[in-house]
Amino acid sequence: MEDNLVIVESPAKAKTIEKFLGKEYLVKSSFGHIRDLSKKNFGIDIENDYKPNYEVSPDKKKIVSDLRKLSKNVKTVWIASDEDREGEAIAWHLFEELKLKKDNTKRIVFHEITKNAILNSIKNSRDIDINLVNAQQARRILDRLVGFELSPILWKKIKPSLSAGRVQSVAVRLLVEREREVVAFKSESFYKITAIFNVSANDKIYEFKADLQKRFDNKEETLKFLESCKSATYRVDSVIKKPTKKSPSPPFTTSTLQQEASRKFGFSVSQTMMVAQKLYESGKISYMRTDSVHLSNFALATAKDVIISNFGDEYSKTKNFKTKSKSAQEAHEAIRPTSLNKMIVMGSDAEKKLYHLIWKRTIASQMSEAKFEKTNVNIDISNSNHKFIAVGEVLKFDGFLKVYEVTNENNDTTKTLLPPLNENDNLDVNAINAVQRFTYHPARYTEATLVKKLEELGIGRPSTYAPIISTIQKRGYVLKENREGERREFNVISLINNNITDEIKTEITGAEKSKLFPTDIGIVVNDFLVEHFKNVIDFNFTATVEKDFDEIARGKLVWNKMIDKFYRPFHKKVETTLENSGRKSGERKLGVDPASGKDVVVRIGRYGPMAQIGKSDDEEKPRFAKLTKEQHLETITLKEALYLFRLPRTIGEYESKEITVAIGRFGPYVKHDNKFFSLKKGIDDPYTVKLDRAVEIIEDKREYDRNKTIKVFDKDAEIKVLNGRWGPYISYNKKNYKIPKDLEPEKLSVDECFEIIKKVSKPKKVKAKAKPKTKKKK
DNA sequence: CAGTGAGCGAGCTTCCGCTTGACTT
Repeated sequence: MEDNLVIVESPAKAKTIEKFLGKEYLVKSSFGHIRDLSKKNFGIDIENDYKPNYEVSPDKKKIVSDLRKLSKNVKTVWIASDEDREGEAIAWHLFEELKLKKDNTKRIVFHEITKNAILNSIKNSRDIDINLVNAQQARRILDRLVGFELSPILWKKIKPSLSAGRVQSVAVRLLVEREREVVAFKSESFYKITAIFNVSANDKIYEFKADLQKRFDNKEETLKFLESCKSATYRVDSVIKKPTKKSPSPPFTTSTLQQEASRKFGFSVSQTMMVAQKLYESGKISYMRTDSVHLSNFALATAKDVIISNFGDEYSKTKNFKTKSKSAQEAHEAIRPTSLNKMIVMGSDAEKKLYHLIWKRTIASQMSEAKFEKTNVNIDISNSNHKFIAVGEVLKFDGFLKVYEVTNENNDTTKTLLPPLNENDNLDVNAINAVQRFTYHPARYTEATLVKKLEELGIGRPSTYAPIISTIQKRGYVLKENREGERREFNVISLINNNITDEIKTEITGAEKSKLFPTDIGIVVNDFLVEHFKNVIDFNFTATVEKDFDEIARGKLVWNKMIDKFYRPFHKKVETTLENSGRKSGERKLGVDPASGKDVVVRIGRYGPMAQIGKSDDEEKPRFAKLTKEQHLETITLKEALYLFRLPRTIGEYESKEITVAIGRFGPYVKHDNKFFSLKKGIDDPYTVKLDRAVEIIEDKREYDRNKTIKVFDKDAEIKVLNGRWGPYISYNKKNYKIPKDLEPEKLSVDECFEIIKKVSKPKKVKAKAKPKTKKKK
């Protein structure tokens, strides 16, 4: 029997710590929070000073009862949850729920999983910090009040099942506002002038490029300038050399890891987290949900060894970074390999890639700066006040760049090696090119850049970045999409051999890959919230309440007073909004339908954005059509909307039955003899598809169904042997049963099928009893 | 899996932050 029980948050952490502590310590995990506010009545007694009503979460019941039993049999319980607000609350919930005693319960904290750090923490145990716990309770209760009061307003005023919250609603707002900037952006063109010069030195001729300082707004000015260049001479006015340096970035936090994995590998935020979780569970990296850039002394020392032995003394520069972000709670280390001398690990491709990236970033952070020599050359034009400027950059010492390439975001300027140039050198011009360029709208967010922005605003935590991105997509506020670019013409004017040429070229512009686009619902919900709850949707709301939470943590502010101060005016606003505000559907009148003379409007309907001809109180029923994925309430035109009403369309007859085409809940389809056949995505267009193609689709589906059916029985039509994605199975009363591998599906009899159904369904029922709460599906 | 958008009404949806399993019809 062990004397000591240590409780940490993560099972992987428990395993590691157990090794350090030896036999008299039993180390267990709480798997995060063990209880939460009840869902009934908000889980908050608002009349009674906001007294919270906590319930053990269903999936934590067993963990809690196991821990309770273990805690009864040991001398001392050490609660080692993280040293931050949430961790302190977990400690307190454990203390309460396990019914621990004050005299044999000790609270310990450590920031790094090293033997020294843990032994040290045991020597320096303390009590649970109730002020910090109260700060967490205030955070939790505020989020519940905001989320559970705002969401129902949306159900009533816009659409059921929608949601709003302190974090997600701001994320959506960022996307909506950015999208509006993009749509409103008016691109302007200008001419960028680049000269290619020749200079002779050491009996050789060198070629180099220089950009004109001035950009011309229009073609006339550009032509005028090029014309003047015909008679111009060029002379080096000044050569200025100066040393520059580039420093390595700090080691990874959750958000910077997500950004780099997105940029370098195209990983989604959740993909990065899943791979990192695998690496963490197999002990290859430190904890992956962290906002800290701190490295343990152990890590610093190993990094130094690795760098010196692989690259030499001059590459090592040991330093510990300080976390800039104000919201950081510093409970963990930065994300780093557990063994820095392992450059690569075994595992899936994604695991190998991500690990190596983490290794490189950690090692690079402990390496010296890269040194450059930068050269600026000003070139005079004999008959003009404008100047050409050539910029050269020579790497003098690679430093950290030896392991970590920095992806350059604006490779606009051509930084290269320049030939030897001296003041007053005369230059021959080879060519001068004027290329028409266009100003570009602000970039749409990717998952990773949205996380970066949220982190800057102090909104969300490392453990929630991935779930936030998934929530706003699940609610239908946001779509992650690719957009094809458009062809655009641009003008290139060149001066070569004193001869001006003028040509038009084309390029693809505006293509987007994996960008976040707000949907119509997202826009309507956002506008509603901004109109009525500006303070909660404010980008600084979180920062403001965080200040209060800090005051509570320092014992300077009473938590339920703080909540009350927020809640009173907030709740009043909720009530007046419920009472006074009308339904919001984003309705927009586009014009009049020439055929019927009735109004054409677009709005959000029960099933999403739609167009409508006529009103519901008209004698004739209004006509409805669903907007396509590419169409938006704010931008759709009357012509585009009318086009939608060309469906449903009758395109002919087959087997003496009508064939019609329309768009339904699951996309475009062909209907024949009361059966539905989906059109092929990206191939068939419901507005143009012809009869022979429709027949082909129908025949294809029939062929597919024939192959799907292996066997049917006369005895019982309900029972079928079918071929599915995972091999042959039996379908009976709309339920499916797998056929054991050793049986031949073609030879099964009805009785044998029932045999299988009995066998396969039995163990499931046993499981169902052990787990009485199965998920309800609509 | 399937085309809806009128209306009634019951019953449900929802927050943020901490952690990992489930289980492949």
